[in-house]
Amino acid sequence: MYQVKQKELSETVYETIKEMILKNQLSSGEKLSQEKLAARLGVSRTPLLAAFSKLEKEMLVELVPRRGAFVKRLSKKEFEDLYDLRMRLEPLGAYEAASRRSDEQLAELRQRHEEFERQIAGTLSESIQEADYHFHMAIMRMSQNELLFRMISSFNIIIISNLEGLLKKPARSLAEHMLICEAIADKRPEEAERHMAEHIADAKRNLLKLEF
Amino acid sequence: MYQVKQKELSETVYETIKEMILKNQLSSGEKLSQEKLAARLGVSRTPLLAAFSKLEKEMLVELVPRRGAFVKRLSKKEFEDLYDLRMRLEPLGAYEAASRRSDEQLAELRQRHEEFERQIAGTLSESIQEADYHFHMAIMRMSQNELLFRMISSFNIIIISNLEGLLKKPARSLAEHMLICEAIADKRPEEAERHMAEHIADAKRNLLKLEF
DNA sequence: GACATTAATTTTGTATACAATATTGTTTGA
DNA sequence: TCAAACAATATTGTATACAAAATTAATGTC
Repeated sequence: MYQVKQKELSETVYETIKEMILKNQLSSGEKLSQEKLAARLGVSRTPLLAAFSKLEKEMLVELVPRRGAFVKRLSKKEFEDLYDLRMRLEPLGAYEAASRRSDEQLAELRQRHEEFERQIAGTLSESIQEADYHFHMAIMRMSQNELLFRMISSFNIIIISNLEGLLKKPARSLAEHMLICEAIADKRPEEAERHMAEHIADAKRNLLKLEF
Repeated sequence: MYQVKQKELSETVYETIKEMILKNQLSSGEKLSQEKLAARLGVSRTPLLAAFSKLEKEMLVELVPRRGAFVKRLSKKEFEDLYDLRMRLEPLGAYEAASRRSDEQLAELRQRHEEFERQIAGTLSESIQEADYHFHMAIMRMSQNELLFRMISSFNIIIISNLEGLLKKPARSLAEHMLICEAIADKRPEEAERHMAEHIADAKRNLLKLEF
């Protein structure tokens, strides 16, 4: 029997604040007053505490004792460092995905790939980014390395990477995704790893051209 | 003026529980009753909540809604996955350390190295592991990739890696540390990266021989 | 005696209360 | 006018209270 686990209020609060930060509805450095936020979300201050604690671990807020919680956003250097991490972590994920994937997982990945293709036909950057997110996360899940998956989820690595908008032409991304996809389909780990590494390295090169 | 930040109770509680788990004073799967733990530590249940929340992010406890908090320990597969991650993350750290290190940081690393050498003269496995931890963390700090450092700290990657005891003869570790150290001293990133990768790959090979 | 059902107890999740600390505003003196 | 000192206000951190849910114990039925 499958038990649908009942969600705690604090979990909902956490997700809400996270979304507010990631969708730029809260500006960088802004103070998150417990009382005001609690009132705004219609909850007491208690569930906020757990939420703040989680968000601090994710580097989305900074908790200063006796001062409060503040919205944190990455500097350019931190962005570059983030990409250096991606360049190590995601190729591992791709490698393991190609080694350990099931057929069902491959089917899902192909669906994600097609969804990405559909989205780039449109021009809504946000939808494209979301499709890209799902494509990458599907591979990380396929790797069956739970730790890797949690690390990437927990630090919002892919979401934050995309926060500065599209770094390359979607058509190019699509072509690169295709290479990764096929290497995973054919169970060729080294190839999958290499294509993923190149995919991200290319994005980082474009990031460096950007100024912010 | 430097402001000494006053530590919160919840922070102390978090550290205490973490230590209890990592030092095997709490067995795997054991339930962490809020009331009992609170009484034992002489605090209310409130600071426990924040602590639990942090520990869950670190994968040291599992939080099941409406059921409670449970001590989590890694399975053998998770250990192997952890090593796969180390094999990606620490070489990056070593690479960046060799690129960006300051002279002060190098001096510190050499001290850590000597401390390790002193400890392996003795036989206290715990002290050796601690010295090893400090050596590796010094390199990660040297990399000046804050994200990388926080990731490795946050998931207790090195501490947990060492939890199963020494995986190789300390003298061998020392020799490998020396190679890494010198590559960083000479600012040869590729070499530092390669030596670190081999250092960890070797440990993983020994892990695979182990049964647990 | 084993199982299902219900009642009692325990434990969690959230709200609220209160003391300690930080922030803001006001007054006073140079 | 400006800065320092103090008072007033607001905010945080922790403890406690209470309702909802889960666990355990007790009871009854087959």
